[in-house]
Amino acid sequence: MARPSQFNREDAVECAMNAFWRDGYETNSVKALSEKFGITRSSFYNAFKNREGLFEEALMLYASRSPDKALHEATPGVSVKKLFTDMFRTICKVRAADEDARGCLAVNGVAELCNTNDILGPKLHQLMQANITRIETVLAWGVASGELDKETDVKALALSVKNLIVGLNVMCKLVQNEDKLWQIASTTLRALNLLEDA
Amino acid sequence: MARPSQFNREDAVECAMNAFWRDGYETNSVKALSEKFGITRSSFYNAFKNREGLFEEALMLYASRSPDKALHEATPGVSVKKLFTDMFRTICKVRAADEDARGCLAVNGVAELCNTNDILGPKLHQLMQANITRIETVLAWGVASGELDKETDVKALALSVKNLIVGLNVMCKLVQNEDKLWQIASTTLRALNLLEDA
DNA sequence: ATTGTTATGTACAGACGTGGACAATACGTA
DNA sequence: TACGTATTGTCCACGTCTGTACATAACAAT
Repeated sequence: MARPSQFNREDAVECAMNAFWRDGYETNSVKALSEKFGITRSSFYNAFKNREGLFEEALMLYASRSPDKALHEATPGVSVKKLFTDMFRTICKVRAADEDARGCLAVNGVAELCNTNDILGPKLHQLMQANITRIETVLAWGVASGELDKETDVKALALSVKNLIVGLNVMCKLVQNEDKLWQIASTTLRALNLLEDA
Repeated sequence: MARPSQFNREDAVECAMNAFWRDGYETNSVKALSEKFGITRSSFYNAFKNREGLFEEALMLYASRSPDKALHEATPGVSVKKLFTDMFRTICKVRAADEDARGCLAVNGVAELCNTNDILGPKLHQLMQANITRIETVLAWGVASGELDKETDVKALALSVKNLIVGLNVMCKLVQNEDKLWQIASTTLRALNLLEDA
C-alpha cells in the first residue's frame, strides 16, 4: 500500500536501547542514532516522535528484559526468599557478564536525567516507584504466608531491597566480578533475612 | 606584575562543581560554564586545561566536602558502629535537604562517565576504590578492638557498606525524605550489625 | 496506468560546540 | 615612562545538532 521501510523499527529500538544503555542519553544524538540505524534523520523523525520518545520505547524494551523480571512474573504462594535469592543471583551474573559494564539502563537514566529532563525524569521516577511497590507486594506475600516474620516492616524492607538492587547496578561498574557482586548481595540479603539457605 | 583576573578561580570551580553535580558532565559545555563564570571561553581555556581538567578539580573539591568525610578523618580507637551510624545519618540528612536531589557527584559521574570518558572514568573508578579500601581499614579497627565479631569478613562487609552508600545516593533522587532514607540506612545497617544502639 | 500512501533524500535556518590565533588591555616593577 | 607578563576580547574555521519543509521514490490496490 505504501513504500516499505528500509529498516526494521524493532531492531532500531533495540539498537537504541543498547546505545543509551552503554553511553547514556545525551551522548547519543539523533544524528548518531540515525547513522547507527543506517537511516537519515528524516526517516528517524518519521519513525519516532523524537529522541525522548525513542528513549521511552527503549526503556520499555529494557524493562521487559531486565533481570528483575522474575519479580513481576511471580505469583502469590512462591517462596519469597527463594525468589529474591534467585533474582539477585541473576542480577550479579548478568551484570558481571556484561563486558561493557553498562549496569542498568533505568538506574543510569535516573542518575543522568532525573534533574535534567522534564519528560524522561518523571517517567524514570515512575518506573522505579512501581518497582518498589511491586517489591512491597511480594514481601507482603511472605509475611502473610508466615515465611517472613509477622513484625516485618514491609515498606522499609522493600526500600532496602530496592537500594540493594540500585547499588549493585552501580557497583557493577566498579566491581566487574560476579563473586564480589554476589558477596555484596548475599551479605546484605542474609542480613535482611531474605537469603534462602544454601 | 600582570593583568589581574576578573574572576575568582576558586569560585568558578565551586560553581562548576554545583553545575556538574546538578546537571551532569555532558550537559555543561565549556560555553555554558564560561557564561556561568561570567568569563569568555578564552579565559576559560587560559585558567583551566579543558573541561575534563575542570571536572577533576570540581571532583576534588566535592570529595573534600562530601558527607563521608568523617570516614577519612577517623582515627583508630573510635567506635566503628558510632562512626558509621553517624555518617549514614549525615548522608540521609544532607541528601534529603538538597532540594535539587543531586545525589553524589562521584556516583553520578560513575553512572554517566565510566564507559564514556577515558580520562574521567578511571579517575572516578580510582576515587571509589580508595573509598572502599578506607572502609575496609576502619572496619578492621572494629574487628581488632573486639567491637565487631572476630569472624567478620571485612572485605565483603566493606563492599556492602559501600553499596549502601551508593544506593542511598541514587535513591535520594527518588525518595526525597530524610525519614525514608534513614529507614533504608538503618534497616540495612542494623542487619549488617553496624548500627549503634539508640 | 492512475491513485493513495508512506518512506526517503535533500535542503534550510539557526543555534551550539570546540579550540586556537592574535591583538588589546591592565597591572607591578624597573 | 617603558617593559614584562598574564588576562581578556574578538575573530576564525569548522563541525554538530535539532526539527521542519518539500519534492521524490517505491510500493499496493484499483
